[in-house]
Amino acid sequence: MNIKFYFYDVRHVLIDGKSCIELYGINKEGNKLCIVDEFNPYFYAEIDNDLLIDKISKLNIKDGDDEISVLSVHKINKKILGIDKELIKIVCNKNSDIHKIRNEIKYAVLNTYEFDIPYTRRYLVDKQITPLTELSLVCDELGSEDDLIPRYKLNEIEFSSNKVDGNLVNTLKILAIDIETYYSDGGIDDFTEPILMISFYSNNFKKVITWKEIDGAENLENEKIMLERFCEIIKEINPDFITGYFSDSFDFPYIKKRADMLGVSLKLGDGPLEIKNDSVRIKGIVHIDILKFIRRTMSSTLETQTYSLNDVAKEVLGEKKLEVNLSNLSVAWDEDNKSDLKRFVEYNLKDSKLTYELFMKIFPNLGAMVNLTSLIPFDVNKGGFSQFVEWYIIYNTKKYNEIILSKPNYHEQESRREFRIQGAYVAEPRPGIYKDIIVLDFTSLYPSVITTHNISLDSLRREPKSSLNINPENDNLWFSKKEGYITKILSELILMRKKYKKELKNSEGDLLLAAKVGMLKILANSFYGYLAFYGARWYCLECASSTTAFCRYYIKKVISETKDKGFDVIYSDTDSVFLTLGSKTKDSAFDFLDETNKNLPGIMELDYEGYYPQGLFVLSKSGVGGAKKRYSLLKEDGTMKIVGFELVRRNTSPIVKEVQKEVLNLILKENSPDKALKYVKNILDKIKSKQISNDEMIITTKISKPLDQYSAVGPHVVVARSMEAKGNKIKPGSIVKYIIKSGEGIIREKASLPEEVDAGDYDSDYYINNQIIPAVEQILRVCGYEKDQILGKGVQKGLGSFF
DNA sequence: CATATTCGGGG
DNA sequence: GTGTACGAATATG
Repeated sequence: MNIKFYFYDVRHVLIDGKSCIELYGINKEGNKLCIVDEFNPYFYAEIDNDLLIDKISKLNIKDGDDEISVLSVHKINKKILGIDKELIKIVCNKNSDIHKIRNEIKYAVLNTYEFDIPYTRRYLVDKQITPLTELSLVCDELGSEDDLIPRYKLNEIEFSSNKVDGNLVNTLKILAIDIETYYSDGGIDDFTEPILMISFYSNNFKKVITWKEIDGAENLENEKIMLERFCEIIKEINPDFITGYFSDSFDFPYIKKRADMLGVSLKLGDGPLEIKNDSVRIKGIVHIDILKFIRRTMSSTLETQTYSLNDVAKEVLGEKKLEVNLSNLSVAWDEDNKSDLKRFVEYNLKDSKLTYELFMKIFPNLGAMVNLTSLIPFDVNKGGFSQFVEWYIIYNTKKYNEIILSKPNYHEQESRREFRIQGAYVAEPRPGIYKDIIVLDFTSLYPSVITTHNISLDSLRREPKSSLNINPENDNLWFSKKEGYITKILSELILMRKKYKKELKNSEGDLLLAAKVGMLKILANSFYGYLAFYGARWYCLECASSTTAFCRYYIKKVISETKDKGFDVIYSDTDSVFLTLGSKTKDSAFDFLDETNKNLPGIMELDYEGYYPQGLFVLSKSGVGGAKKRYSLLKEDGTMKIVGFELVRRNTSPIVKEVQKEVLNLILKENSPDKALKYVKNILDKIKSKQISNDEMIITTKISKPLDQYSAVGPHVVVARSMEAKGNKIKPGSIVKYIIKSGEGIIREKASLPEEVDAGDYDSDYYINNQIIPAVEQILRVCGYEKDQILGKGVQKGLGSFF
């Protein structure tokens, strides 16, 4: 029979002692299927004696009660970084045989290759198939092991598309979930308090289950029955994807822990929940922790400073969480406050809704990365950029008959870690306010440099001989004319992006194509970092250091040329220069751009980034010279671009969070840094005169290990110990609250329990200098206000009032 | 100065 | 059947 099939998960399974592949996915009608395929694992060896072929093929290794033998051995031609190699291919029964056989022959052969490729990925690379794309399969029906997912045996792949289907997301069943838990002062990290409600959100299914009578929710007898109902609902919906926000580290591990405590057997997909290194996998269902993907892969395209669901949803969807005071949930639960609980039910459902919509929004990006790397969605969600680059390269080895290089072992990685390379050139700005700023930058500087100068492991030469592609800072390093493997792959990638970009112009609404263009850019930009990544298979530190050397050379060249033309260069960072026009016109800048581009080699290109009526560069912390990577620009539309400040983290007092929020609001929304300064000064006065209540001063910190294991005693440890002395139970995950009391000594000596501090008896200086100032200093500095001014000590310079 | 610890996300 | 997070900030020593 013929099946049009879209798979989204691949697994290894042993059938009659042989490794086989399971592909999970849906057919055209959206029904979930499992396709089983036979696929023999293998690896390669290099030998200098043909007699070994016969010897290896007759190998028989005792492995406990088992005997491991080799299925077949034959000669094969491969390339290692462009150089032809005759190897033998050793085919095994089980994937786990590979390393046992390799260990057995390691010393008899010259070298071994591709013994460290995970089985399921090996299959996709060999077959050159990609998840989420259409496959046309010839199959036979197999007796289904259970009624949830019918199984078929694969006979032939008739056709495979190489494009992720954009409409697929409408056929797939996507389910978002979210839990709310009881919260006590013991914290939520040990997952021991009960789960109070669970919400589900899918396009045609919206529900909250709980174990109290609450309007708008399904009421179940107790938590245990609620968890059983949770499994039942998931079985009924039988989703293809389950998504949650931080669900790898919170929702699912929490559900698992409670299920274990209550004796519920948690069966969701086609097997038990697998929790491994901070990720949760479900057989037959793809679990995507959407936070992970957004934080890892999408962060460069987002402005948000925090990755809370609320902030991310606000930016990506323009929608916020329901406003509730979560610390009241447990109270409302205990007191059975129906109206409050109803609100929490709505809150719970809204979280799932936002998660669902975020998933739909980023699915094209996830799909694009799946398409480019051929990694399953689960791995794309988990992986970082070096993984993406590496699997992109690996997927392309087949085309060139290239050997996949081996991963460095632990010791090799350790020794690689010791090296650091010189990075980009960052100029020190002269502090001050500038008018009429033009910013020029190189388009995709790193990828352009790598391809233009043929930077690759196999083109690298280490002797002072050539006049070609010489590292501008070390003439012992140069790159040959013959295109290197890495360069070839990257050039193709850049060409592909250009092609898609063109196509995109004719099909504006193609979200997947747009995502692909975006992901290709990210991927291209990651090649440089990959070359320097200690875990990389195609690692080349000299390639990476030559790349940055070329980059420094080019940007410095632009700086000196613009200076020659009479522009004033005020700042430069990595790939961009900031010029002031002075008496020159914008057109003269464009002329410079044209002239420069005529002379740049290869695909190198300088671009016009933008015009800013005004910009401010501030003094560095040391007070000598300008601060790098910290400035603010006034855009033509009147809004401000502030670069180089970070938000404070949460283990600060409420007053700090409040002040920082208001300062940003005054600067970014009201464009009024001077109001922000006044506001901060006012708060400082209030702290000094003890007008701020103690509650606002409470610092919250989490205990992360048993108290007796602390060698360094911080304020939170001191407080935790005194809490314990009073009979409180302190364990890892416990939340400690304290106030820094006024008085003498180091901080931990002044850390006290909130109830032991009289009103106003907090250390004003500590809160001003260690809490408020660090939180707002960076932001205000970038707007031209120095610390002394905030404290009211210095002269009122008022640079910020220029904006 | 180096070293130890915590944070993020989640309730 | 991969394993690896990580990079910055803050306080103590």
